[in-house]
Amino acid sequence: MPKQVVYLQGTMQSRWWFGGAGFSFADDPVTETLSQAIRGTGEELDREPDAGVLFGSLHGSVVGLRYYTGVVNKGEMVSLVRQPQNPFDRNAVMVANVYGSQVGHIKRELAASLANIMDNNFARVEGVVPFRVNNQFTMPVVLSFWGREENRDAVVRQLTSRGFKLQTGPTVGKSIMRVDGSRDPPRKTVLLTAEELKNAFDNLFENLMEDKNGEREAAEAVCTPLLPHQKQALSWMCVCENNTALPPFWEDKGGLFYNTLTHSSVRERPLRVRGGILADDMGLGKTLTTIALILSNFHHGKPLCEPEKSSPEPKAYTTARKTPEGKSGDGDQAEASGAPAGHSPCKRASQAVPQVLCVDMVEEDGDEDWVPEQKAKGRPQGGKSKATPTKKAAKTKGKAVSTSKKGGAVLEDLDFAAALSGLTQGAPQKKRVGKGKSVVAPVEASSSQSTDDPAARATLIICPVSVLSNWLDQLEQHVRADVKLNVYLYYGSERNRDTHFLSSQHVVLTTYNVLAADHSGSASPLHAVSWLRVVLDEGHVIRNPNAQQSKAVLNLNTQRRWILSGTPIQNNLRDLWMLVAFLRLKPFDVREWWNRVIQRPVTQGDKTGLQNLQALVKCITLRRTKTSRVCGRPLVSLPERSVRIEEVELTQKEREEYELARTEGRTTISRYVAEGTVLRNYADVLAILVRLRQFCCHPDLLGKTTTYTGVVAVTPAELRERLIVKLRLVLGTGSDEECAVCLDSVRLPVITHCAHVYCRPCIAEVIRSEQEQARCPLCRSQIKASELVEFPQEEEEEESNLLENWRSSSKVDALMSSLLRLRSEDDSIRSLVVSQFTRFLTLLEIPLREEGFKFVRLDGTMSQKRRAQVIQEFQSDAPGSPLIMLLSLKSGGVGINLSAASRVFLMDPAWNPAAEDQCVDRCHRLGQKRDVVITKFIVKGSVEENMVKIQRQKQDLVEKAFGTKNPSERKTSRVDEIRALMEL
DNA sequence: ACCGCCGGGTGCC
DNA sequence: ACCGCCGGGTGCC
Repeated sequence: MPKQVVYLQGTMQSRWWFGGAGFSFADDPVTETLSQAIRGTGEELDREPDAGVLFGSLHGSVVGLRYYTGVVNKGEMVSLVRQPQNPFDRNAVMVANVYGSQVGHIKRELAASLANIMDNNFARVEGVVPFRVNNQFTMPVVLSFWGREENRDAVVRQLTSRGFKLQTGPTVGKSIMRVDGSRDPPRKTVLLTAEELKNAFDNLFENLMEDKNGEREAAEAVCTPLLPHQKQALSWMCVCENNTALPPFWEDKGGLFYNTLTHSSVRERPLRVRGGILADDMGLGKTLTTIALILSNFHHGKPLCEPEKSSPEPKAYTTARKTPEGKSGDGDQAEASGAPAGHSPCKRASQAVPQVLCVDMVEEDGDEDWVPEQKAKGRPQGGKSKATPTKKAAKTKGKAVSTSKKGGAVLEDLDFAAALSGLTQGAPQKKRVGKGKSVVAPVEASSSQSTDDPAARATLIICPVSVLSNWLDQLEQHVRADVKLNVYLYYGSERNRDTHFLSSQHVVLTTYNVLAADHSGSASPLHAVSWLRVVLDEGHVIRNPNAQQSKAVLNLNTQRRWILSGTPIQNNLRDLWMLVAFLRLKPFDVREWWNRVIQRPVTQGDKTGLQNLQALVKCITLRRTKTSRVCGRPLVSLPERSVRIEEVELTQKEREEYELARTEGRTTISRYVAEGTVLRNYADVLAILVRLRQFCCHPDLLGKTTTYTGVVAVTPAELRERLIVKLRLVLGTGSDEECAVCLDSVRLPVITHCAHVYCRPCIAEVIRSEQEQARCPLCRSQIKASELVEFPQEEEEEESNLLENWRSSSKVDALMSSLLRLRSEDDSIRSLVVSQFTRFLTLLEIPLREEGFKFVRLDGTMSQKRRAQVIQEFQSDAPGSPLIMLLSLKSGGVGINLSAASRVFLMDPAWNPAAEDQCVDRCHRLGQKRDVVITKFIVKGSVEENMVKIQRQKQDLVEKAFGTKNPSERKTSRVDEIRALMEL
């Protein structure tokens, strides 16, 4: 009978589309965006797949084992998958092992109950096989039920109605029956406090710098000398690529490989893809290190494209270009260590039309112009696996390949060797399994390990558009001119889609967008190439598993995989899953195992879970920060950086207006406090706070429509008006509001009547699929398509009105006098002027122009192309280039380099100090020659002062959106913060 | 004999 | 499955 393989991931994901941050490390007390704030109120936790409570567990049985090949060890986790289409029973619940192979079904009567629970999403049901019974037909399974407290009753009722009794107790399901029927002593789960958890998580990526494998020099082809920490990284990366150590939590049990967390076994060595996460802080040279890796660690640790000293004769290149100096090559051969004509042509061609850096179409004797040694060696594959060039590195998920050599002897010493079903040869399973009880391993024959394709030689680098040019520049800058490195920029409509051509490159550079676009069509060229290595630059951008680009990246065919990212986790432990999946770290590339083994335990404060997470991260990640030290010395020495706070006094008139707004806000909020409805009216509260913060910057920032008071809206028109005001507040701060459905920045924003902001297409899809029952993903209020409010086409006159009736403010004056003083002292110093309010930046343009400052502006609304232009203009040292950049706090994301600036003016305090740091880091980085001075403007006696106070307290006060803290406590402290802010 | 009992056939959902 | 269940054969002890 053909085995039915059901891939688990898809089924699970559909239930998990909720955004939200179950394990949010967002950092601010009164979070700076609406949806974050409301997400943080605790309600969302229960809808999280990784949160929820354990209702209890139940012993059941798995039947029909003999029809399937999936095998299970004692103690192994299994997954339960609904099969509504099953022709024999629409309630069918299939049981699969860690590898996705079907083991059997849940017995009919129990399945009826489970189907009801699962289909209604009352609980997630997880299975563990506690022990094995010596028979071919059934095995026991302990089912545990996890869900929201409010669904507990429904689950218990459903089970009871069919005569099943849910057992509860702290260690239910944790103690595991031995084969002989005795029980392991129940393992006590050690819970961590929220604080311990927070610290542990903060440090997750820290201290991942111990000298993992010494240092390694780059190949000669790299002309930039590596700094010590870069040599260390290179060494570590080479080791990751070359060694065949088991992934974490796997043990070699004499020929079988056993996973200590899921208790599953495979016969074939589970190799993780060679690679990992290089998570160094920005500015430490991840790009250079990666270039060094590409050139230094080709097949068998040999360098790629050495300067061709040994190459006997120059070849004729079909598209040889002129060298930058204009020589055609013939002349400088001798001196340039025998570099043949055209060996440096690609350099520099990049600047103008970065279409093709260096096209080398020479296909004959391909290997030869790579590493000569390659040929002599033949094609051994590290001795571990046979090279089967014809066999693609296809994953045959869950396919049971029977290779029962030397099984018995080995198995004797495994205590889980009780046999269950034979892995008999061939597909059509023999009906009866011999009386002789051919004891076969409870092992899954693993997916056939992809054997290395020796023909794979190209490295594919995928990056955001904004850093494309950076890669081209750096490749040019760091690779010796006499080394002929073929780099192809796979970008633009004219890109060469020929797979042979792509395969024959040394490096192919493309963007996530191009990759995703190709992937969505048929026959994506990039997916047809067998790559040696794929590098994801700013790899955290694939954190959303539903995004097209993420899917496209997962489907690439490659031997080695790298993620470069300064911020591998942004808010949430969930961000890490995609990275782990990309690295194919078995078995966590399947979401269920990640959730069960890592995410849920960690989120719920289980110490063992955290230790496992730490071990896992440690073995795939290298991270150093700018403050890390190697042998007692800092990695890089940057100029000093100092922060000073400049207090701003409001004028008499401003003060009066401010106090008016503040009193009004206080009245409203104190009413909410008294009623205990602060959190229910959170959007209002935030709106009041944002208005006060805006007022501190400039009284006109509020705009005329933001003057409503928190009176309950009566008419639909009023409601609409209020919603638009809120929407404007959310979007107008310039912060990058995240849509809880797609987890990306909001596109085409709409606001629901419950005041949550989503992308229109995202929320429309929710409403379409849930119809009448549609509820807001964030607060579960009823939502209707007709009640979505769009951002009205901005009344342009208001904007121009604002500018025409220009007036200054105390804070604007403070800035301007600083800038003027600075210019008079030293007119070569460049400054960043940073605000969270893009409208404030607009206001600032006026006095800047008046005083004759040349400035540029960078904010979230600009296209990538425009951004790149602006950055280049600002960074340029050409005469007449701008002295000032107006920058919105969160724009541009990480990675942009503004090292031309050495002064930073932070116009308004951010809730999130990390956002400020990140912003400052854009100029305080490698390449910065001057000391960096940061000025924070704080209006005296205002909400801003209180924000700073709370920020400081917050540095060490923890709790917040941590799964461990109980929601009511969290709500209390949140309310306290608001009271502190408003001095109530 | 409209039962009980025996023993063979059979077996997930 | 060394079970349960079904249905045919059988029938005092």
